[in-house]
Amino acid sequence: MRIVKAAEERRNEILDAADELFGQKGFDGTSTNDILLKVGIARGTLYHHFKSKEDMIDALIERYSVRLLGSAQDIAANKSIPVVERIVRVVMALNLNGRSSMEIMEHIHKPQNALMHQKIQRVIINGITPILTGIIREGIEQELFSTPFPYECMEMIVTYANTVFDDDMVPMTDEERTSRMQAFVFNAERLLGAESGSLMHVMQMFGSQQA
Amino acid sequence: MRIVKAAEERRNEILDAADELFGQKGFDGTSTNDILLKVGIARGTLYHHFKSKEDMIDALIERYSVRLLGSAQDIAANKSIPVVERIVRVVMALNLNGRSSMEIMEHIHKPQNALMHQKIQRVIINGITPILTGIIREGIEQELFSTPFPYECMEMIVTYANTVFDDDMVPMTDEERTSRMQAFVFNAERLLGAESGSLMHVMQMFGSQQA
DNA sequence: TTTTGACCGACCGACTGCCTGTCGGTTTAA
DNA sequence: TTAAACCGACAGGCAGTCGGTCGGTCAAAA
Repeated sequence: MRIVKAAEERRNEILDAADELFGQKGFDGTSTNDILLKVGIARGTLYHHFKSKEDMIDALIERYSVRLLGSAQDIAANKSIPVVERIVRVVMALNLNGRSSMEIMEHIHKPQNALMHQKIQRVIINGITPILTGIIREGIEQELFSTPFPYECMEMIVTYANTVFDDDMVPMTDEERTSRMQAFVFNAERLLGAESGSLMHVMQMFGSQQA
Repeated sequence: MRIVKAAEERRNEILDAADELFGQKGFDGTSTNDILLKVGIARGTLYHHFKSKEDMIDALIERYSVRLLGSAQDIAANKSIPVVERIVRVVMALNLNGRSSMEIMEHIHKPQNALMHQKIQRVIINGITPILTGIIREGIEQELFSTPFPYECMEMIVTYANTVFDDDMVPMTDEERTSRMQAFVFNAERLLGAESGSLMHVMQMFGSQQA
């Protein structure tokens, strides 16, 4: 008995299954067979909807980034929230976004997922930096910050945080992590030309989020 | 006619072949068959010397890192060179090191090489940062720099430079690249607490190296 | 209004070719 | 003689292909 569905519905079913399986077993560790069995379709159907396995990964990342950047953008646009607090909220939105993105992130750091990880990193660096830079510019107008290079400045901060705190790039004990947080806030203040201690709220965010 | 060689010699032959092929066709794009044909050995021989394909990548990276960090370390230890110039030289040593590492780097940014790339990134960040931090500490003693967090500071600089300038993480035109260099130097000065303009030499290095 | 049939795209699954890793056996040098 | 370097057939699994099937839709005919 053949079940016919609208292309987009089927596509999403496949992406949902792939999402879960990639998270559990990694990209390389998940075979197209695993996916089509989970969805309950035939090989040909899968390749009717996706050009290749990598095409699926790209579609998946597109879904993530829309959710991720969308919610970040919403918060960034809310000018009623003070600048520093808004930055904190934007960053938080990245890490505990949709229901599943927590789980995704937990598994994305496995070595098998290097390709996927790289692609997500690209989305984050190039997607979040402009959003945060907008807020920074407000902060500059309010004389909270002072830098001739707000974009490059944020790019550096985002890149570093994303590499060192979110990846397994640098192996750290809990203590090392804490001291790195302190250094990070200190360095961010210097980069942004902010008054010393004015970003300490950020510290609390990282602390609570980690639990 | 069977040719028997010392294990280490054979191992290096295999690594040399893998090195070249990975560079040309990427890690995933290179089959073990390609490698053993190039070396002129049988499948069993290859797996006699290496546990798996990933084992080969790890051995390859080990070779790189010994060369890379070794030469960097040598330069860093040479206290007769002024601090700022020594930093420049260490960084240069990374990019135009052995004969082949130029070629390696050219090909390492292909999407197929994500895993290898990630592993190299890890080696660089965790290997170069302590070396450069040593020099920075000298600079602090000489009151060229001033920061309570020299290690984390350099980690940030190294991570950013390696991600944005060496990867294809951020697509850039030549002009964007130049402006990012200026911003980078400016930001590095702020992070290190250096006098404004004191790191401008670094700029020249990046400029000449790019040609 | 109802029926017919052409059409399109969702769907199927056997098949191809390639790939990694294994294993029992063979050769060589010490 | 013995250890280790070497061999190549083989197993199992994988991504992607392809010719063909089936079901929903829509317009024209009854």
